[in-house]
Amino acid sequence: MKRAAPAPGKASRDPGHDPCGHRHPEESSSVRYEEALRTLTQSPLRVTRSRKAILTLFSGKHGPFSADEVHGMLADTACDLVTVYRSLASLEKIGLLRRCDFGDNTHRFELNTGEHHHHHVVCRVCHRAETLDHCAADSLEKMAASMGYSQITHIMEVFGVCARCRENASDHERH
Amino acid sequence: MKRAAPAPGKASRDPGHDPCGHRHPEESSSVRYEEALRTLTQSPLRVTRSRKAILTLFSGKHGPFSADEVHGMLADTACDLVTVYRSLASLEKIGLLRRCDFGDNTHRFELNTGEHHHHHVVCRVCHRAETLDHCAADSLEKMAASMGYSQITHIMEVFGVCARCRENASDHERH
DNA sequence: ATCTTTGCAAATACTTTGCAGGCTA
DNA sequence: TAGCCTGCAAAGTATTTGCAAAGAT
Repeated sequence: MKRAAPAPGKASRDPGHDPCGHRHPEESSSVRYEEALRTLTQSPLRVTRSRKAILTLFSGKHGPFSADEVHGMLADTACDLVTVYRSLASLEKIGLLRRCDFGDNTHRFELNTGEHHHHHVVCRVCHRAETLDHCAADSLEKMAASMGYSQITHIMEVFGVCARCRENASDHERH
Repeated sequence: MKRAAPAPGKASRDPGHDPCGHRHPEESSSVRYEEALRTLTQSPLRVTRSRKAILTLFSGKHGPFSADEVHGMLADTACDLVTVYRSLASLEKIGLLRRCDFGDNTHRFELNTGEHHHHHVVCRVCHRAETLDHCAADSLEKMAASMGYSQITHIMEVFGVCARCRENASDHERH
């Protein structure tokens, strides 16, 4: 999102808007938070201010967000970037967050609500992500299970060039 | 593969062995290479010594391999690590290599033979990878296409704990 | 009281970039 | 020859680690 990327992600992102266009009804935001908090409480991890802040953020915005983006969206006094990294890692470990990979060497996370397992299409040009409301990995997970694996998870991302960027590109050629 | 990883990866890898256990018949190695070379020749890219060396490597070993691993396996005089990075990127761009993502912020690549599109299960503990001879992303790619995306690709990796590592872990607990 | 978590600073690891010279088409 | 490629050195950027102080149960 910063190296060879033509369109920087963070800068181009409206923080008040879900990056992947996923609809997040206002009324369920707190429900999601309560549920997440319950999971955290029941885990061996401690319920700290930073973790609560991070869970609140993820309950309200769909993501996926990188550590840096999370840190930027939290109140200035919330916590250190290092703590964000550590929190994301530990919250992923207890299954509260799910990691996404947009191929730019940056870990991104979103709330791992059981209700709604999905993936994204990421535009290779503008790096915007949209939700794909479906997951097709069941068969692969079963295959892995039959090979003796346990605690199975997966990541899956689809990449392409979105209509808007394709049009922009052909505009440029017309010059 | 080096950061929070309990088992180092590169060091633990036998370079003479395909990391994901994929069978690579001796006789087709050169066939794969010839085919790749043809693609490279027909591309706008130039046929250079480094690129040939890298394609030879990928034709003989299944991978996936990181830039660093590739560099380590090439003859000492073959080329600079920077060149490996650049070659992997350009060979991916013309579709000769395919990127895999094992979740450790390291790009890995394998030969993108049309014959055999597949994915991997990666053990979260020992980081060994095995092939899953199947791909379930067609439906998602179609969905992305219907949303206006073009030049669609995807990545997909399954993670778990392999039987061996699970046993080792329970051995430790028994202490 | 104990064990976890945090902040800060510093270190790592992977990847990219600039530039001059070498090589391919 | 013209333009792509490469090597080397140096920079970035994301992420991790060490350690002492602060916090959670």
